Order: sequence, then structure tokens, then C-alpha cells
Amino acid sequence: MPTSPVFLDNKSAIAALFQQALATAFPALMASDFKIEVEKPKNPDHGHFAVNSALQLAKKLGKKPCEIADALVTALAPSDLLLGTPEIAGPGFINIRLSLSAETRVIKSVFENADNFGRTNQGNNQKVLVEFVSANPTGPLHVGHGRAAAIGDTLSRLLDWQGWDVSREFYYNDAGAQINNLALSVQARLREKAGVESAFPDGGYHGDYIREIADRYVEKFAHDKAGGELDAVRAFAVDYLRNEQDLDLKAFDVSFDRYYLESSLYSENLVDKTVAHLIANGKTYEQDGALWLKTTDYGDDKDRVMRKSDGSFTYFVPDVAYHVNKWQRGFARAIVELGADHHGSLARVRAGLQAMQIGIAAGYPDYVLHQMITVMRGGEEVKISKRAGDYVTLRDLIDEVGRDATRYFFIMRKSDSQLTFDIDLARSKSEENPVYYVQYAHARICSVLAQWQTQGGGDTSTLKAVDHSPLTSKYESDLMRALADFPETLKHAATELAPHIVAVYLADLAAKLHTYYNAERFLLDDEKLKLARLSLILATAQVLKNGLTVLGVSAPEKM
RNA sequence: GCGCUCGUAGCUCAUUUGGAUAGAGUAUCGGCCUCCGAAGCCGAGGGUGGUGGGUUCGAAUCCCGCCGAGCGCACCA
Repeated sequence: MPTSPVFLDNKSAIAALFQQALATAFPALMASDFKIEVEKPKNPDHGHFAVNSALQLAKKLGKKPCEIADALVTALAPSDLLLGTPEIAGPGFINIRLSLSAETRVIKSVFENADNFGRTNQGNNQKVLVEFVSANPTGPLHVGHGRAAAIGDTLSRLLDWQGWDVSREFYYNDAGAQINNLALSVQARLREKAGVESAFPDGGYHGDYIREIADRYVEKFAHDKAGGELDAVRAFAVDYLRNEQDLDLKAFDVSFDRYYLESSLYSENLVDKTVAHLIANGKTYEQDGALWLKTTDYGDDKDRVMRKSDGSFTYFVPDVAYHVNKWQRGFARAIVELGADHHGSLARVRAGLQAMQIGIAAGYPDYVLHQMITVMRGGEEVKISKRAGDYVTLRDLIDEVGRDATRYFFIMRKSDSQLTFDIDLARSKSEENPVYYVQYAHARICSVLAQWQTQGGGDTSTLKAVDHSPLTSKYESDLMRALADFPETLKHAATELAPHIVAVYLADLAAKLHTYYNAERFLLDDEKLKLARLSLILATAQVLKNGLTVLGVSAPEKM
């Protein structure tokens, strides 16, 4: 597990400074443990940072906000962080400007930490399990799975960067009725090929891939052209599709530490044990020949059947058993990335876990839901239906749009907003994908540095220890503060389980770089200024690269 | 009918968890390459944040009602 010194950002440093001033100015307040918050004003006229504590404390202290702000500023210890004296503005905000030396500090920190800049030890190496994709092996992965894969993988990377010990897991529902459907569908195609009269099963899968599987089956099992051996057909179809899915995921640069088979819950008796435990806890009752779980004791709106009158279990029982198993494997924290159409099951799985009474925390597991994707083709919405065989596969997307653009597209929006994927646009105008904007910023910097080297500049590592005092322009100040925001941004994204925050940040950082590039020149005659600027953009390239790495996107030197 | 998620510029979406004048991209219009990559930059127009209340110094953000959208509401998975 890579570690790095935590970069004490300017924001925290300022918060500490004001916390001390608060203690000096209002000693009596210490008992109530008020915490100073430092924020970044949207309006540049309001300085680099702002403190609004005076407004929040007005009522508590029975004083006017302006008086409190004044007392705080007066009590501030001298610091080389600050440029001049903070201003008191509006109803009682304190606006702060950073000194040049405080702003340039981040460049050194970027070089010291390099590929680890932005990492923290917050997770303290605790185990966390991230479950995602978990597609049934009944068809190829489609765009929805792509979104799940991109989000789940990025969440995993984010948590890794926060110092968690992350395990990625894929849960295969290989024991249910859908697998049977798959087998029957393949069998129907086999019979068709063999000229045996038979009807296609109700609810069967109509996609072309079913015929493909049938063709492959006959190649391997020439003696069973009509698919009479259903078990063999089933096993073959599942193996075939699992392999296909693995290839899709590999092309997407997503890998898992473990594939957990639903069937193993049965073969290891975990479902029976879970049910027995719930019965023993008195959380169940018999009614109408079925066994019910009192999920209403834990906030569900009605009780749920666990064991049907025909003796089989409903789907959520193995889900509960699976999560008990996660807990018992030592994952005190678990995150499940799911399509929003599954949200109905969250309450009952959590209720089941609570009813176990084995110390599982009430919110276990965390869920991250992503909304469905509307796919447009030819100006019309494509209704995704695996059963009808109408959908767009993840592989198609990767082949035609590219891995980087596909990943970025799925990540850049908040996961619980619905998004529209226009296939034609993605195919014909893939260069408009915002990921290129970010990658271009990186490539641009590399290009400038390469030219500096051909002019005899030497190794870029010499740029890491130059004097940064010439960096006095507004563009440089904006860029340096953006770099300094990176660690906090990652932390925020990890806390919120919201990968899109990283994408939004990178777009902003790239914009600042492009603006700077167009406003100033780097390869100048003024040696000191040249080196300082090159050093700044070298640090920027490092941060762009680190951010793209967290998203699983490459940072090319040329495009 | 009940539940979950949501409603921000023509379109696609942000808004750092309650802060000051709500921002990007795209589309439209107008500028910028004899000069480090124009996959870029600069500027203009475009908004009663679905709507009506409430909470407070302060609300797109929190609470309630209504309107609208998506999804889920089987002894299916």
C-alpha cells in the first residue's frame, strides 16, 4: 500500500490559523467546540478563501457579525500564508488572500509525491468490498453494465487512493430461473438447426448470441446436435457467456479480485444457515404455507416471503446470505453498485441483515445506484431488452468510441442522473468527447516540455527545484490553487462515493491550463521566468495524470 | 394508490453538503494561428432554479403541499 505524506493544504492551514484566533478572541467559546469552516468563494473579488464563522456565531455570542469578524482578524497570529490583512465584507464574511509563497508551495508538494500526490491514509488500510456489475451470465454486457463497470471501478480506485484495502467482487446469479431460460433458449435454437419441431420458450432470450452459442455447442458436442442434454447445454452456455463478459471487462480495463457464485451459497449451505438463524431469532412466522420475515420491524413497508409454499426461497434470501458472508469475511464496510431498478430490494436486504442480530451496522451495505441509460440511435430511443435481443453491447462501444472516451462518458455525470447516450454522435463525432479536452491539456504540456528539451533544456527533473517567485500572474495563481485542490477533491469524491466529482475537477483544471497556455508563453528568453513556468506546467501534467489514473483513463503524451 | 430517485440556460449537465452576482459544455452570433499543438482561447446573447408555502442573518441545496418524469411495488430474479 503506497503511502505519502499528507499534503497540508492551504485551506486546513488557514482553518487552523483562525481556530487559534477564535480561542484567543473568545476563550469562553472553547467549551462548545466550534469548528471553523473555510470555503472557496465563487466570486474572485471575495478573495481566495472565506470564513463565515462570524455569521454563524452571531446568535451564540450575542454580538453583531461584523464585530466578531473584526475581533477574529485582530486576534490572528502573523503568518506567511496571508497576503495582507483579511478583509471583512458583506454581512460579516472574512475574505482571505494567500501570499505568493503559500500558493507556490503546492508545486513542490506535487513533485515530492509525484504519482502519489493526492493519496491519503484516511482508510487506515481497513478492508472494504466493492461489488459491481454482477451481471447474470445470460447475455453479453450492455451499456448499462458499462456504466456500472466504470463507476464501480472508479469507486474502487478512489477508495484505494484514500488508503482503504479494496476488494472488487462480481456476483454471479448462476442458480436462478434465468439460467434455465438461457439453457432452454439455446436448446430451442439447437432444435431449430437440427430441424426438430419445437416452440420457443416463453420469456426466452431472442438475441443473435443465442444462435452463436448454439453453433459453438454443436462444434464441440457433435453427438448432441438437437441439444437433448440440457445440463450440458446449460453449462456450456454459462461458460461461454462468462468468458465473453470477461473479455468485455478486460477490454474496459476492469478486473475483479473474486467472482462469487450464487450457487456456492447453496452448495455451502449458507442460505439454509441464514434462514435457520433468522427463525431462531424469532424474526419469522408461517402464514399461508409460506415462511415470512418481519422486515417491517426494520422499516420495510410490508413483511416479505422468504420461503415460498413450494419450498423454494425468494431471491432476496440468498442476497441476505451473501451479505452475511461478506460481513463474516471481515468486510466491515461493503459498497454495492447497482442499477436503480433494483432499489426496491435495498430495504429488505438491510432488514434481513439487521434481523440476523450479529452486529452488522444498520446502514450495511452502502449502495450506489446508477440510473438507466437512454440509448438513442437514428434519432430514436432504443428500448434495451435482453429478452427481445435489442440492445447495444459494451464491446461495440469500446470498439467504436474507445475505452478512454467510454469510461469518461460514464463517469462524468452524477450516477443518479439519467443520461442519454447517442450512439450516432459517439460514432461520428467521438472527438467531441470531453475526455479529449483533458487529455489534450496533458499532451500539450508534454509537447512544450519536449520542445524545451530539444532546445537544450535538459532533463525535466531539473525543473523540480527552481525558484517559483516569478509566478505572479492571475493565470498562475488560478492554476496553482487548482492544483492545491486536488487532494481535497479526491477525498470529497471518495466520501460521497461520487466519481463524477473527479471528472468535473479535471475538466476545470484542463480549462485553466488551456487558458494559461493561450495567455502566456513558456519558452521565453527570460530564463528565470521560463523555468518557473515550465515547472508549474510540469506539476500540472502530473496532477492531470493522477486524476486520469483514478478514472482509469490514459494520459497520452501525444494525441 | 404506496415507495425510491429526480426536476437548474434551446439541449446535455455542474454548483465543493446552507453562503455573497447560480456556472460549464453544446448550439447560435462575433473575434484569435508569419509565434510553444486551433482537439485550443477570448467575447456576446440565453434563467422568476417545476410551482406554492415554511425554517433563518442567508435556500437551487433542509422541511411540507401541489404539478411533472423515471424506476420499483408477485409466494419472479
